[in-house]
Amino acid sequence: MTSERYNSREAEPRWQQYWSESRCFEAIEDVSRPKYYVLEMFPYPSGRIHMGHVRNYTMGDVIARFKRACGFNVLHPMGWDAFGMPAENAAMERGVHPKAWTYENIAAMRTQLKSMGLSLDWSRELATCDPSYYRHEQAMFIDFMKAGLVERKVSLVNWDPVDQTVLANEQVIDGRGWRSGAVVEKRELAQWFLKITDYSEELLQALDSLEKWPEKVRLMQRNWIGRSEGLRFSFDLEDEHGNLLNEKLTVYTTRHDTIFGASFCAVSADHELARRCSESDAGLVEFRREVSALGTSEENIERAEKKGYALGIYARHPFLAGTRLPVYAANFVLMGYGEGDIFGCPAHDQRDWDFARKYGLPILPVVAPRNVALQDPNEPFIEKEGADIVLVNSDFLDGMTVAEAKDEVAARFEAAGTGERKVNFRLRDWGVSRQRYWGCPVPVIHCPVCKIVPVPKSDLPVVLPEDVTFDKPGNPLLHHPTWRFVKCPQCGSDAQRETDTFDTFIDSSWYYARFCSPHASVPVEADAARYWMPVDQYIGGVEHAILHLLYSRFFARAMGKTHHLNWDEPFASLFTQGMVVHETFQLGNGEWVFPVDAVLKDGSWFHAKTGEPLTIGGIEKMSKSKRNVIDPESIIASYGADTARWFMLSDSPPERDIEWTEAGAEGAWKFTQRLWRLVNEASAFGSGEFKGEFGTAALELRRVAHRSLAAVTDDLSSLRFNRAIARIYELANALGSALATANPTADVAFVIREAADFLTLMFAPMMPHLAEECWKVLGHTRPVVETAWPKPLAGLIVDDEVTIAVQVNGKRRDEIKLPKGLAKDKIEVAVMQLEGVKRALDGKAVVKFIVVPDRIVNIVIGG
RNA sequence: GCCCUUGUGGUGGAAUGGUAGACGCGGCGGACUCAAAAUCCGCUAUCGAAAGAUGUGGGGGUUCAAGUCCCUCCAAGGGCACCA
Repeated sequence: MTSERYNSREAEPRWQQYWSESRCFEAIEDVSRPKYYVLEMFPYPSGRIHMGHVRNYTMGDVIARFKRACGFNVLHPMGWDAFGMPAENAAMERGVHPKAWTYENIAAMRTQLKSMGLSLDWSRELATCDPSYYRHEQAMFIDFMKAGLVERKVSLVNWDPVDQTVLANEQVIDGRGWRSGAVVEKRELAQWFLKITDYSEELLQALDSLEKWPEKVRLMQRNWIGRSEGLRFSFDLEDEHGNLLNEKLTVYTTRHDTIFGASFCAVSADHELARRCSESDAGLVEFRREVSALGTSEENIERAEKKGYALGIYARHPFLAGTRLPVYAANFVLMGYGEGDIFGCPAHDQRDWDFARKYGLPILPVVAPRNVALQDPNEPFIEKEGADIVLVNSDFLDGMTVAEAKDEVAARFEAAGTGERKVNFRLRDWGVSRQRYWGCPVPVIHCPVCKIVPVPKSDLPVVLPEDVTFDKPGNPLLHHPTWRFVKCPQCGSDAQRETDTFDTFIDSSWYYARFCSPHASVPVEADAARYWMPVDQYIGGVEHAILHLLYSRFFARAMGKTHHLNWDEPFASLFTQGMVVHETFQLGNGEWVFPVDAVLKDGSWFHAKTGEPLTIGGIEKMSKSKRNVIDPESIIASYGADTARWFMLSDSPPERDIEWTEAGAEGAWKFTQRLWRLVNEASAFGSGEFKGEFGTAALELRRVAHRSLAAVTDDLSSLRFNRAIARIYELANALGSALATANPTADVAFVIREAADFLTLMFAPMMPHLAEECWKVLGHTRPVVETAWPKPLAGLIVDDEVTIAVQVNGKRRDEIKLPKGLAKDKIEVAVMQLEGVKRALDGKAVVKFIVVPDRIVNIVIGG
C-alpha cells in the first residue's frame, strides 16, 4: 500500500516505450484468428493536434484495446492526409517549402499522438504526399482510364479566384469556395472527371445495406445522389406565325401528370436554343450575360426574382391541338439538370407560379383533392404525398390519381415514340483537376500527335519537382522551366506533361485499403485486403458525411472494376462523433481571447495580463478564429494523457458535442487518483483463493463487480462510452465502501481483490497507462495488453430477490421485495397486504391485476 | 421552402412501453485538521410540516401503464435548396 500520488508524467512515457519496444500493436495477418479493423479518419498535418483529434483517436483507441482484449487480431493504423493548400499557403507566406513544412508538421504531430498512448501500428504509417503512396494512385488512375472511368471534358467549372483553382460542386458552399471563402466564378476549362455517375444507382441502392451507418448520413447521401423518376419527351416547336420549325424541345419532368396545366416552357440561359436565338437578338444577349454574371452566389440574394426572356418560339401542346406554349429563357432553370429546360405548370409549382404571375401566363389547376372545393386561387396548390388527390381539367386524365395519370401520359408518349420514362440523378461526375502544386500529379502527357497519352507505368511515379517558386498566383508546375517538357512516350514528339494535380479527396478515397499492405509494390495486396477489409469500425466527423464517404464508396467500386480491391463497401460500420466545444471570451473591442488568458475574479471574467473585463460569448466549436481552443499538449503535460482521454469519454454521449471545462478535467484527474488509491488499498488484501460460502457482504460486492463488468462489456461493444464510465464509477464506489469496512472477512477480502482486478481491466481501454501501473500493483506479472477481457459469471448477474414496484391505477404506491419468478397469485396475496396499497384501494374492488414478472404490478380499480 | 435530429433537475446526462432523474459536476451539511488543501461520509427535481400532490418543450390521443408510440403546435441545431 502506498500513499503516494499516481505520477502520470513518469508512468506514461515508460509504458509508451514498453508498448513500442514490445511491438505489441503491430498487426500481422493471421487467418486462424478473427480480425478487427478500426480506423479513425486520418488527420491533415496542420502542425499540432487539437481536441477534436484527441476525442476522435481516444474513441478509436478504446475500441481497439477493447477488441484486442476480447481476442480479436486488431488493425489500428495511422497516416497523414498530407497534400493540400495550407502547405502552399505556408510556402507563399513564409517561404518554407511545402514538403519541408508538411514533414515537420507530421513529425511534431506524431510525437503528440504518441504521447496520448494510442495503440497504433506505427509500422504501417503512410503519408499521401509520399511518392511511395501516390505512385499507386497514378497507376490506378491509368487503369481507371483504360476501364472507361475517366473522362476529359470542357466544362463550365467552379473557379476559385483566390486559390486560382477549380472546385468540385461539393466544395462550393453557398456560392463560395469551401477553403478560401471567395465568391466562385464560372469558367470553361478542360478538366479530368471520374465517372462517379456510372455508379449513381448502385451507390444509392447499397446505402440500404449499410445498417451500421447512422441513418442521418445515409439520408444525406441519398439526397445528394438525388434520384428521381420522370419522363423525357419532346415538344414540336413553331415560330410566331405558327410555322413548324425543324427542331424539337426535349424536356425532363417528374410531373407529366400536370401536362394539361402547362402554360409555358423555359430553357436555361446556357441552353443551345437560347444561344442560337441570341445570335439575332441583342436583348437576349444582354439577358444571358446578366444571368451568367449573377453566378451562383448573388443568386441567393436575387432568389425570389424569377426572370425570363421570351424567345419568340412556341411549343405545341402534345395533346391539345391549337394550344401553344411560349418558350422563354429563364434564370431559374439549371443547365446541369435534366435537359436544361422545363415546361411550367404554374398552378402546382411555386417557381412556375411566381414566373406566371410576373409574365401574365395562364394558371390552370389540374390536380385537386377528391370531392373538395378547389383551392385558394391566390396560392399554388402543392399537394402532400399520399393525400387523396385526382386530376381535373385534364381531358382524358380527369378522375385519375396522380400515379395513374403519370402512367397514362408516359404510355401515350412511348406509344407515339416522342418520349420515354427516365431516371435522373442530381449527382454529377467528380471533377478532380486542380491547378495546384502540392498534390499528386495527373500522370498524363499531352502530345500534339497522339493527343492524350497516359504515362507508361514503368515511368511511374511522376514525381513532383521540388525546385518550384510561389512568387506568382496560379499553378507553380506551369511556371516550372523544364518539368513539363517531355517527349511523347508513344511517338517521341515534343510533348507536355499535364500540370494539373488531383483533388486531395482522391488521396483519402483509398488510404484505408493501402493500410492493409502499406509497403506492397501494388496498390493493395489481394491477400492482405481479403483478410483485413472492410474497416469494421470507422470513426470521424459528420462533416465528411457526403464528400469523403461518398468518394470512398465510389473509389472502392472503381478499384474493384480495375481488380485492385475486392470490396465494394469499405466501411462496414460508421460512427460520427460530436465536436469539442468551449466558451468564447471577447474584449470590449471585439477581439477574441484565449481561455488560458481568461481569469475568473469575483464572478466576472478578466484578461489575465491586462486586467480588462471580458464578455462571455456562446459555447462554440473550438476554432482558431474564435480562439476558444485548449491545447491538448498542455493538458497532457499537466494532467496526463489518461485524464484527458477519460474526460473526452465521460458525461456526453460520443455522438453529441462535448464542452471542455476546467472543472471537468479536474474531476477526471481526481478520479484517476482515486482509482490509484483504491487499487493500492485493495492490493493489501492478500491474494489467495477463497473456497467456501460467500457471506452476504461479499456476495453483494461480487454481484456489483460482475454486473458492472457485464454492463461495461455491453456498453463498450455498442460505443456507449459515457455509460461504461458511469458503471465504472459505480464499481469504484462499491469497492470504496467495502474497503472502509473494518477487518473484512476472508470472503470479502477475496472479493475485494476480484473487484479491483475487474475494475482495472474495465478502465484499461480508456486509461491504459494507469491500468498497467495498477495491474502491476495488484501483483500480476503479465501486462494488461496481454490480458484477456474477463467474463462475468452468469449466476452473479441476476438477483434471486427482486424489488417490485406496486402501482394502483398506474401510480406508484409502494414497493415489495419478493423472490425472483414468484407466481402471480402469490404476488397478489403479498401485494394486497401492503400498507400503501390498502390506503390507495380504500376498500374499492379490484377490476384488473396486471403483473410484469419481476418488475411491476399494477392494480386497476374502479371509480 | 423541403428533409432530418434534439427538447428530461442548478448543470452534463441515465432510463428493452413497466419504480423518471443512474453516474458525474455543482451546491448544502458533517468527519479529519491548529487551519487550509486533499480525502472520506450524508443530503440534494418542485411544492408541502407530513400524508400527499406535481413533474420529461405546449396541447391532444392510444394503453392497465407514455420521457419512450401516434397526431398537432412551439423552440433549437443540422443537411439540401431555383433538381423541373
